[in-house]
Amino acid sequence: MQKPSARPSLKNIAEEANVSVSLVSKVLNDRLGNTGVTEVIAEKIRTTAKELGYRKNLSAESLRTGRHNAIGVLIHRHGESGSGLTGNIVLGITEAAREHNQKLILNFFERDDEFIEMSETAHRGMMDGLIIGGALHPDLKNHIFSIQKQGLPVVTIFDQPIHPKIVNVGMDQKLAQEMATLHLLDQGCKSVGTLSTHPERTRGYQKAMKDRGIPIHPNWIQDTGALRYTYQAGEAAVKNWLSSDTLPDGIAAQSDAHAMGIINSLHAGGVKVPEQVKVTGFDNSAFCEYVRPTITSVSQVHEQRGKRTMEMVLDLSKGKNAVHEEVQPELILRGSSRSPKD
Amino acid sequence: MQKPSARPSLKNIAEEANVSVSLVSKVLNDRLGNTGVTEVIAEKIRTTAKELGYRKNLSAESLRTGRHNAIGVLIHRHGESGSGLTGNIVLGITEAAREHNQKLILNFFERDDEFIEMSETAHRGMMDGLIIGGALHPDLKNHIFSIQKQGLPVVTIFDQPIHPKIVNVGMDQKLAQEMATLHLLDQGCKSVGTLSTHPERTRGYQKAMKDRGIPIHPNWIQDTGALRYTYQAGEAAVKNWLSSDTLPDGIAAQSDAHAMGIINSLHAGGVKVPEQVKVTGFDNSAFCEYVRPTITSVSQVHEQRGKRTMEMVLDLSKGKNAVHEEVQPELILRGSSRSPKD
DNA sequence: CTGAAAGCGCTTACAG
DNA sequence: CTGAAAGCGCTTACAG
Repeated sequence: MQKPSARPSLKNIAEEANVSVSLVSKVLNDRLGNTGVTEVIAEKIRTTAKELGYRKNLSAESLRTGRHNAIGVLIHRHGESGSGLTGNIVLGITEAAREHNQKLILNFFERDDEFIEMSETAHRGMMDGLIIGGALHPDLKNHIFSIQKQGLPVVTIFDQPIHPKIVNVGMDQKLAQEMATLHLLDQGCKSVGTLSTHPERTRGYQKAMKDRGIPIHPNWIQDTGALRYTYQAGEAAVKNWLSSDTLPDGIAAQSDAHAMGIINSLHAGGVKVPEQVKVTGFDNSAFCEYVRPTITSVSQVHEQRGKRTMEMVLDLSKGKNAVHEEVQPELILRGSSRSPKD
Repeated sequence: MQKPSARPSLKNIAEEANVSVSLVSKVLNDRLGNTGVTEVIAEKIRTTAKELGYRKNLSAESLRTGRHNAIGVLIHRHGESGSGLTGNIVLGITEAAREHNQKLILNFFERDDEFIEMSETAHRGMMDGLIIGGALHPDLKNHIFSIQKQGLPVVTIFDQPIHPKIVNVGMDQKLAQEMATLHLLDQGCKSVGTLSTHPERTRGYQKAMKDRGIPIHPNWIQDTGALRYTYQAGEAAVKNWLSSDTLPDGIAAQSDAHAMGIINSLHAGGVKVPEQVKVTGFDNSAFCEYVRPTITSVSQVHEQRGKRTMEMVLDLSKGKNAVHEEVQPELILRGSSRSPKD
């Protein structure tokens, strides 16, 4: 169907505007060096380009410049349970990719060996840079480092940089949990508990409590053990709290599933949320918005992180510099932590 | 960092193997026409290619062949509320893209005008085909059709084809709801209700009931009105059922938020799920797996649809044929519809 | 059965 | 200030 000839090239513009191909290229790319062009001619070139509906052939540009205008994205999804990490990171990456005219080579993996296999062939010449994120298993560090050593710019999206020389867009987990805890205290809670699963988050909780001068009753911190971030961990914690008569009046959970397990268990036990106990979740999952009460939750701003990561890997691929960054978590306020004054 | 010279080209292989560049190209691409090559030589070429770590320069191939090895993806996310549509479709598309060595040009949109703007420039020469999915607004049909008319292969992911000539990978919504309803009846329910939001789904419910010879009490179908697919629609329906004393013993909801609103409201009213009332959701959202009871739900098999769509658009871009397809929904069985016998 | 040559559309030294 | 020419790496008629 599509006639190849339908697409105008630099040559067509050059003929139409009575100039050379070189000049058209320079004008259209704003690459005139320290000399200038007659504004009249430049304008004429731009106009005819527009008239002809010119769009640069990216393959030709790639071939000539050695750039591919494509960025690889490697996300290890292992253990992701609907936190929306994948979707939201991709959203941000996509936005930046569109702005910068980049194609994407997306790859999601569940198993370490798939990840390793991909990471070893990924750099072989069809992308200008690589974004790596998701679950981080210790084994993967070496692989990631070796890719970068072979000359492909790499930016990671982990909580912490895995290596000083591999640029990372991180998120301060401790600060995130601190924010949630402080919010509960601000809402009038006198005794705040947490479900201990993520060490940094637990530290953030402890810091907030300490800063406000509230001694932590040992029962307030419920270790989730093997239940980790699950709904059942929330149920178990509530059960322990109720049976030991040490139920806090605020709970800064470490996942949204925690929060949901907590809320449902409390309701089942006749305790009202947020009236008697206020709860915050973690991850700002989609369902936080449509359960009742809606769940206040920490957003890891994955979309924003994805966007920054893409921008940084593009900088690196152009020889510019990029340094570690950290994005600020956001607390999304909803019903589960509402106080009468709100 | 990366030395361009580090990457071997056909020329390098040709020199190494003492043959011409043309021959290397033909052998490596299995394009020998009806003539053959000495197997010895072919083998030698393949071996040296491997030794040198040769990988084809895709930009050069693109420039020469006119193919871009890139597929555009345009997803209209309007109204998506965590059904996981975006994420799962992307997962499937990604998988197929990897298998077929395609780059992706991803675009997500929330507003019609963004969608239209993109769809009008999308086809201008950096992709070989376009996948369009997500929310379908009537205005968009013309735009989609005009893209295809301009010569870019298009495959859509909507419930129904929007035009006989635009290949679609559909999903039978009626069948999906029929499956859920039949399942509830099979689990021993005598009176099944639904929340009417999606006309086809409601028809599927009606068909199942009719086929089993169960007359539908008018109250069993609760119109959700403006509440649509929300949690609150589920709450409202339960309220109506309880107050009118017509609560069915099975509810085939039309969204997972419905199901969650229903389950929480029933529990609040002292009705046990699944012991007294069994419930199914729709969309197989991530949270179905980690609330208690877990929620039986219809999967729209988005991942599979995404994969098929990519395969079909690639076929079209190669001049092959492709026809409308429909994928089969799957019912994912979980706790909310469990019967004692399970 | 194998090879020489043209050309896809672009950018970039280089020359004038 | 502007242009002619080379060349990125590949594929494909065409010739032998």
